[in-house]
Amino acid sequence: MQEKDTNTETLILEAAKKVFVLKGFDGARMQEIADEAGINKALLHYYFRKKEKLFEAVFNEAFSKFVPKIWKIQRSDQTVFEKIEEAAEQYINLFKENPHLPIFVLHELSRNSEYVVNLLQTNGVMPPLIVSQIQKEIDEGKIENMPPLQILVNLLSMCIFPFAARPIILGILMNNDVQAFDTFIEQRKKEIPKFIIKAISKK
Amino acid sequence: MQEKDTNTETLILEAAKKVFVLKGFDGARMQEIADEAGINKALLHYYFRKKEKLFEAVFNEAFSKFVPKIWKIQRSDQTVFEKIEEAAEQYINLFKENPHLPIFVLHELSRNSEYVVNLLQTNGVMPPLIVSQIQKEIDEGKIENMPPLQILVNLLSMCIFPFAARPIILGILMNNDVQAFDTFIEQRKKEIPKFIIKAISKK
DNA sequence: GTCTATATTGTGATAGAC
DNA sequence: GTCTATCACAATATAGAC
Repeated sequence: MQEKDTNTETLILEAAKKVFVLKGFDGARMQEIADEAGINKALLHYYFRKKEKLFEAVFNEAFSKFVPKIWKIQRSDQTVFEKIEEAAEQYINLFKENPHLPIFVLHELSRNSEYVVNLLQTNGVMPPLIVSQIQKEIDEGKIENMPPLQILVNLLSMCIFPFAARPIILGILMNNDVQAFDTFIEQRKKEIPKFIIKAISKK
Repeated sequence: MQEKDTNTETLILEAAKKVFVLKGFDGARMQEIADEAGINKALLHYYFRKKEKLFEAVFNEAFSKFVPKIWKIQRSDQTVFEKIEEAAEQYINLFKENPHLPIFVLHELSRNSEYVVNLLQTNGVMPPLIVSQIQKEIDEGKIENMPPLQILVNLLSMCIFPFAARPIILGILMNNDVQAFDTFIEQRKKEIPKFIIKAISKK
């Protein structure tokens, strides 16, 4: 109930985020955003000149919440195994709070791939250090010899995909039992690291 | 160059598929589909009454190409290990030919989740037999004891996600080197089964 | 800053000639 | 079946009062 929380610009951004993330840019309606914010369309254009501008504000925030958090993995004095455990936990927690974020970001990026390059630079996203750390531990004989990038993408895949595919998994595998899905996701916090670590450990 | 290949309805469906898959339902324009097919908008409405009808035709085909193929894994006299190897190869080949299919299907499903249920029934998709087969091999002591569903979702994640996340992977990890991405994907045909089999094998 | 009313454009859909 | 022309409405955007 602070002033900052109820000023109009914040209200609009919150409403826009909700609608854009759910419907995508093309599916979102300015009217719906206005309704969601409890104001009228004209005000949207007063604060943000165009739909594109409003979208960019939302997307940039979503993107900078999504991608960099995924890239910047914790303290660098941890081993690869420890980082994998912590990453899985962190990512799944993030997506539990924002279950529609993955499909939103992925869809909008596929709609405008070149846009990515700008955003990456703006948000200072760079190739993750974990790749070279994995390579180092391979060289030291601590990890099975396999391409580090494959390992990283496997980790990201297993953490993110289930949220993007939620309707299918829920519909086909779980007879629309939402509780079952939540349990399944919670279980993955431990299962994913266990799975990966077993796969990359030396026999 | 057969008659069937150049009749108008087929032309329209091919054009619509191209546009819908790339832009999504909301982003697709009837005008663009008409242009792509080399005809005019009126003809679209002559063959398919509404945009929705045209979309359904396209989506049903995409969905019935996508999901059931993923569910119906090969000959049932194979072991789980063999099936995993064959599945990874088949899925990745499918997505290499239709790289935008995953994000298209996932996005449209998130836009209209309940629609899934109908399609599943129409296309006769059911919980995959592999789940019970995995459980059986666990009971027989051939596979590490872990939830079969987690294994299945891991397989699907690793095969599908890289295509959905192509812009990010390409932009961040590969400096937009398309060749590198293709090599990476090709590599996964062997790496994914190796990874999974190691993870689920008894020590 | 916020509203109502309105302009402007985009887009799905139809009418009707050929 | 295929086209041109046009309608009808939805959606973004702006004007102008308060």
